[in-house]
Amino acid sequence: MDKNTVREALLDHAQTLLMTRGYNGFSYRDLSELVGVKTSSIHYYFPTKEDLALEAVNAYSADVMSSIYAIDSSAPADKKLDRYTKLFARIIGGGDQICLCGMLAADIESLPEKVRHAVQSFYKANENWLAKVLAEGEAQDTLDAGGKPEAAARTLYAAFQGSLLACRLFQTRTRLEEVADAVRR
Amino acid sequence: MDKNTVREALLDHAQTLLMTRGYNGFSYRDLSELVGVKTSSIHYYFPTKEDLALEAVNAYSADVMSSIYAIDSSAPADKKLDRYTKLFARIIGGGDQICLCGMLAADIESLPEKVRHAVQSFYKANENWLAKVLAEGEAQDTLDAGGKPEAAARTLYAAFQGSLLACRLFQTRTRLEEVADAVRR
DNA sequence: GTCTATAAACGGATAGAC
DNA sequence: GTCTATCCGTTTATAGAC
Repeated sequence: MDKNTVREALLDHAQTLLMTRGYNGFSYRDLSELVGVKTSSIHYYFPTKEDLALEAVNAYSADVMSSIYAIDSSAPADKKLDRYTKLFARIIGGGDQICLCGMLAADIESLPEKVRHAVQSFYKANENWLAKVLAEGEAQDTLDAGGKPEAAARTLYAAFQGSLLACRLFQTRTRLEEVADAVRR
Repeated sequence: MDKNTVREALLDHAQTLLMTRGYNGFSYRDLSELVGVKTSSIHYYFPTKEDLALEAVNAYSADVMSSIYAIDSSAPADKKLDRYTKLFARIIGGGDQICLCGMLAADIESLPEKVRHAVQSFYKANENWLAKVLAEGEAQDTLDAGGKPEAAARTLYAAFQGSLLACRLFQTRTRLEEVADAVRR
């Protein structure tokens, strides 16, 4: 089989496992059974589990951020927030997943500095994007940041991450929409 | 040594380990070294790791909820929220901890139904308390729930939980205060 | 590249002496 | 109650054949 296909399958399933069970909650064996290769083959592509985690978070980050940047920049701010909320809803998947970076933020004490920095970058990128949308929404009188857009964006992003945890815990999706409603004017 | 002292020391350090590393991120060996007993002694008090997790979350929940219910009920709503925020700040400890129930919400796919229910109860209790404070704050014109207090309370609590994750990730405490500021009028 | 085989440490858990 | 000793499956990781 093509080298890149196996590598991408590993990276893809690793992301799912991280989003479902967390860094300490899955093993190379779990991943090997999902992909259909032996654990030694995983080590060929990703020498250590930390390497795998770092590449997984980078792939996830690139994927999610490209979806966010694909949101029509000429749309009204409240519509952009709608689209953003739908992206978050997709993360939940079958109902057993949370954001990979939210999960790694919980597991951060088990992870090397490189992964922490990658997760921090993802947080910053989301918060910066939200800050712009909030500022725009205030100008258009459709969103209510209620203070400095940067601080409001950090709180809003925390609420999105926290709501993913709660959505999975209570097996519902409504809590995610309530977050977006909270800043709607 | 007195039986209850060892049992309580185990329960206490188990809570710290859960808040720092998560359910899959610590072992009986880690706990035994912290408390100064052998792992077999831990099994004497807590036959399985799931038993330990369940008792730890119940002890944590009773402890935190008693602190919340100790908040002066005759104080103005915005002062109650201040006190509540300070309780959350204490959870961070030395800077490497998050809420035990927020952590177990992340680890929920590794845990039995009993633990899920205990975590759900903790969430509900916090959300109910916050809903009352928000309703009161709206009447006193000091807080801005911006809609139904119940929905606003769920979003606010998600923001608190999410902000703990972010506070630890970025090694700061300011993000927690920003959450309370977001609902202040 | 992928496999088999294996190392070496760690995981939760138990039996039985004291 | 706490210990030593041990079981046995799992974990990450490596060596080397194909």
